[in-house]
Amino acid sequence: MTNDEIAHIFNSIADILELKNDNPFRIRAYRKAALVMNDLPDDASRLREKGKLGAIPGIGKDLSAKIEEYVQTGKIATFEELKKEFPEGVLAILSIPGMGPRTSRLLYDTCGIDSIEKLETYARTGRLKGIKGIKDKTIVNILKGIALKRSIQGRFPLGTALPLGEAIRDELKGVRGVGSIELAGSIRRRKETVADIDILVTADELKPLMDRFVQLKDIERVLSHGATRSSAILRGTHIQIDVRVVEKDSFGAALAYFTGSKAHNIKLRELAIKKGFKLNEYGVFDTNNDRKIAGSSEQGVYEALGLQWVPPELREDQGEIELALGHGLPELVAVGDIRGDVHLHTIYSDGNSTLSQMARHAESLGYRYIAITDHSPSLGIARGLDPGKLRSQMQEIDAFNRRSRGIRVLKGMEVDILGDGRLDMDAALLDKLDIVIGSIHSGFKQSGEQITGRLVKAMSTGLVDLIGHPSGRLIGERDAYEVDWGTLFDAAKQYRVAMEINSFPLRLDLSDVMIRKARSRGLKFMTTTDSHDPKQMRYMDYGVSAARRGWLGEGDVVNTKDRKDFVRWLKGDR
DNA sequence: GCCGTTTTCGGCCCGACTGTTTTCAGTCG
Repeated sequence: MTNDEIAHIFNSIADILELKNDNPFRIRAYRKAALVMNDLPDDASRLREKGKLGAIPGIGKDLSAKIEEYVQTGKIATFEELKKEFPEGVLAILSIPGMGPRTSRLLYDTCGIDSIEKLETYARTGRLKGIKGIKDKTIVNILKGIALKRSIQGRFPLGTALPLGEAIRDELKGVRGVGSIELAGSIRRRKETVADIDILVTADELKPLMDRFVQLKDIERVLSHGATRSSAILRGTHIQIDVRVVEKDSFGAALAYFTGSKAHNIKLRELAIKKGFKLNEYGVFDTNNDRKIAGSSEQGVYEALGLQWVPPELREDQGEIELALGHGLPELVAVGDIRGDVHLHTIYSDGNSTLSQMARHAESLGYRYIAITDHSPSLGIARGLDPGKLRSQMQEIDAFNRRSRGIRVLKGMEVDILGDGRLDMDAALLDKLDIVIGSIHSGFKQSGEQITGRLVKAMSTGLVDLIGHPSGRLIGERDAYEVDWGTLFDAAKQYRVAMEINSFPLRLDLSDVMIRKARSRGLKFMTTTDSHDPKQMRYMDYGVSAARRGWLGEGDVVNTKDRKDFVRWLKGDR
């Protein structure tokens, strides 16, 4: 993706400018622009064609020219020049926790340290001693930082971090004097990957809580241990976890503050200043007399600023504050709105439970219907169903429904979209099913044109109701295949095919950003779990979170309909 | 470098923790 490359360059420019001790606001502008680029649903080259580069907030005249330059030439001259000023290794040193621009620059200037390896050697052999401001403790911390960087590479999937955070939160709940306790940060915003876990607490006594936290058996190493804030690294995953204690009457302000995002917070504070207030993690204060106006509840903080309370999933400075000012935020879909899980596997293919086990579990979760959608034959590894097995499964479903007084089971298939765009099952048989999910499971390396062609051809048959995991990505493991999303979404609109929001934590496919893009074209969605086991059905939370991050309401998600209307939709009333 | 319903110039978010200081700078979130 060009956008990622540009974001990376902008961040590198910011790094170099920091080393040069350049104007901090200029540096911030580059950092902000990098964030904006990462969240853009459209490729920069496409935006450039449409002449829309200048319209992106945070990207002004200068930076849009640099983006343009990159799209045309593959390079940004300013960056090429700046790169000459410092060896690449100095930038790598900046990425070590605890190593900022000041120290990195100092060591480069005084000792010529220009790589992490060299830094490590100097630290180990005592050659850093005697440099102004560097004593034994600093040297130990530099070595710790290097080790930490090597152990924690990158971000963690929400599906990994959320359960860990919930477990720690629940352990701390029991500590003497603990009042409110909440997960904050990007976990609360349900971002698909998170860098760390933030926990916010109110407590009558500080010491027992912090002491308990740093002694938890899951803690591998303590990074800091203060009265109101402590940080540690979790065993196994090496994910960082921060615990902060605040006063009861500041809990709401602190929760807002630590939930972020950074861009959302900055906008809130700017709004506060315009109103003659000051906003920090302790509350909203009147600048004239320092009187506290709000702080105990998050709701109160937003109200004091003249805003509607903003659901955490929307807090990315993507227009939510402007809408909250006019109390015009959309009503988001909630997990309780979902009436049926319509992408499930059984022992007929690669699932490990029977259809009645899946149905009974779905019933216990409160669903009104499910769809059994096992694989088609070409997916040999998943023991895909041939026509004969599909027919016998259909009979078993009829039998189940005759017996069942509660939940209804719909007949379906997750049919492979083959390399040439044909569907991997007889059309006549697919036509008898209630729901057909068309998915790509092979030929990931085809060109964007080919993949897009396959998907469009599959939709044009009129047999497919839903495109399964439309991008094919596995978070942190496999990139999305190349797709021309504009063409795909236009075709989906034309053939009235819905997009899946696959809740499997490693997939989350479509992603929040693409959901927003698809929604803007008027597409419909289904949130599903793709469960191969009853236990996996609880993943629906993740898909609904992605839907909320994509600004979807109940009306955008087809499987919020009751059974009759859902089936009516499937039969063509769309 | 961006941005503007008081501004096209002059602003630009705020505090905790650590380590080195002896009143503060650097880093982080």
